[in-house]
Amino acid sequence: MRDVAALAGVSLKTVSRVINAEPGVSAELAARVSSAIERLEYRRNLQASSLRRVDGKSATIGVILEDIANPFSSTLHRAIENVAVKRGVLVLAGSLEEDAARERELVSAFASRRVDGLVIMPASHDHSYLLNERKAGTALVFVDRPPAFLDADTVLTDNLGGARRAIQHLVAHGHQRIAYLGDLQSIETAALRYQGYREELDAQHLPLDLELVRLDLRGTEPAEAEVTRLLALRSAPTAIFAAQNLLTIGAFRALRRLGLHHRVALVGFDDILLADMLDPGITVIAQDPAAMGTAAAELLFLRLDGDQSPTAHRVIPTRLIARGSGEIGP
Amino acid sequence: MRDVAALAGVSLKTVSRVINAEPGVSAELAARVSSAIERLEYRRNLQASSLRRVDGKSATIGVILEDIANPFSSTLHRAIENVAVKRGVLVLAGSLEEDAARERELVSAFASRRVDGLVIMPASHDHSYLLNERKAGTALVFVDRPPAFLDADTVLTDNLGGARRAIQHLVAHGHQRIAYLGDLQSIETAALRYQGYREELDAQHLPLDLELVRLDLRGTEPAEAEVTRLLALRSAPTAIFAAQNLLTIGAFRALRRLGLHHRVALVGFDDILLADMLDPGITVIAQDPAAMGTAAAELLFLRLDGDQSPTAHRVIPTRLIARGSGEIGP
DNA sequence: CTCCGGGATGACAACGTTGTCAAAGTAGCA
DNA sequence: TGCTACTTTGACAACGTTGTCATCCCGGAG
Repeated sequence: MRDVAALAGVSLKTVSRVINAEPGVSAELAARVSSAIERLEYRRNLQASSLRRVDGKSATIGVILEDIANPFSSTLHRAIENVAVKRGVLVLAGSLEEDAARERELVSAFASRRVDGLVIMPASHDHSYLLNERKAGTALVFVDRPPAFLDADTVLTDNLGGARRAIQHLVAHGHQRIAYLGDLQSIETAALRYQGYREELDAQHLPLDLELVRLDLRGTEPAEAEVTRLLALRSAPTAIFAAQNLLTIGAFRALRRLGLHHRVALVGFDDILLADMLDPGITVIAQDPAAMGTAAAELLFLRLDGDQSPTAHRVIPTRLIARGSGEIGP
Repeated sequence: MRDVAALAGVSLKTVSRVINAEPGVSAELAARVSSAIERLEYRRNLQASSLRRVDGKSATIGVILEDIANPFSSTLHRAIENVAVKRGVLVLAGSLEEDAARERELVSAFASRRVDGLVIMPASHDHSYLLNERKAGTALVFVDRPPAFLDADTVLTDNLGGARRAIQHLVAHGHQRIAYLGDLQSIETAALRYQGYREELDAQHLPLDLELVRLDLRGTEPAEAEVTRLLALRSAPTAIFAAQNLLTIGAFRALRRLGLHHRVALVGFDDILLADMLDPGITVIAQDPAAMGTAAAELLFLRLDGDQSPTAHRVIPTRLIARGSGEIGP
């Protein structure tokens, strides 16, 4: 910047004014400064800039996701980026892999870099530690899972309603013995889906048979093994509700291996790429990660723009996509 | 930091020394400072820190990808993050969607934030503008596609070899009329795969029939339409090589719709999730985006550690995964 | 002609941190 | 005891930028 000022024959402050498009600079000087900037390929140092600025904004936000490589997280990430781009804001991202300690590390690392806001898909179960960040002016939005011991803007999928919808659908096709496959109960979303399963069974006056319930499954292989076991039962289920992505794939693998994929119904929670090309196509309760990301980013920027209203809690609806596997009768 | 110094009853510099683990601080003072830091929940301002530091490192790198939501890009992103985490480095990411102007904008935005290094999957065809960044000390690594008019570290897939391997495989299964589906020829990787197709046909003493070649296809739908047309030809192909992810899916859809999925062979470039569960399973030339990301990050950090050796050009091999669709005879 | 108001411009301090260097204190040795 | 060598500590400037305020200049009014 010194060089630019020297080349244009003006003071540092005038260059600063031109860069920030402040009023009160004559057209002639502004032009001279601009051409000097171009000549020297000068690029302002945003770090120094935000250090001195009153608002201290860094035009950067942080996003903490379960795993930036999984389709759900990365679609959400992309939607946030799309909103941020329009404001010239850049996005820092990190994966936490269901690790509460890593969550705190990432928050700390982001805070050191003075991000303006954070979008968090939390793994921990106590977010009171974030109070300081908020006091320091960092905007906070939670996605996919709610915060604990902290009141903050939140964007969630309608897990309970989606799960109920799945069971309704299966019951409507005549099923009475519906198995449930669930992820770790410690994950809020998993617990809610299980709750939806039980509530809807109850609403349909069907008994809850714990023999058909398999919780705390991680990944395709345990799911595949459990489904194999379920179908060997004397009173085997006629339908399966897999409450997570990978569990759906595991269940499908098991059905295929046993040659039962046209006999036993399957509905999954969360959509799967290419699910329509399988035989049968997999019926799912689709989430809308893009809508979640967009909503989260919009809430965040509202706060950054000074919105002081009470915390918002958005629920993004799910959508049932019938492709065949869920429409098999008992 | 002032508050910490006051509470511990020491000077600013001593606090700085403790934070940076510089030697020459008595154990007693260090303990007092540490406890003050804890008490006040102090967090150093990395922006101010890197402003003053001699090396000016921000412990942040930038990653510019085609689309952070697509599986290839996001797997690569994640691999880079994994390497960065170990060094306490955070990752900024942006998508460019095949837009050369956006590429320059992103580079500029990253440069303003003084990232230490950049990993770029380029869309533009002239990277001489990056010379200034390099002169300013920013490390550069290109992934998936090589730079133009600039010499820099590069990590590429063996596109040519992979394409040749696909054709070899089909020829070995008796095919002589092999169609080619390709993405935009302006994309370096697409051009190389097409070159591989032609080279291997030549090596196998098979004629290049341009009627069987469809270039510049974007996405599943054009691919599906073109395959439908190809199979209606009087001398229709007995096998198809789809040189990109979405084109493979489009081709598969067409084959399924025409009921030819067990008659016409298909090999795709780049793996597809759930490809093994389809009927038939899709044979692919798999890339290894995780290995590419890891290699790119390692090269980047080598440069940041001061490595001055000549630019490195890594080629990540592909792997043929036979699942059925590529093993159908003519 | 003098005075006032307002716009353009620049000098200087400040943001939060680290590099430099000097001062103070301690131990060892003649 | 007096000197050196070393360790510990702190005062101060500097990083690149922007906020504050003073100065300068010009035109218009009295």
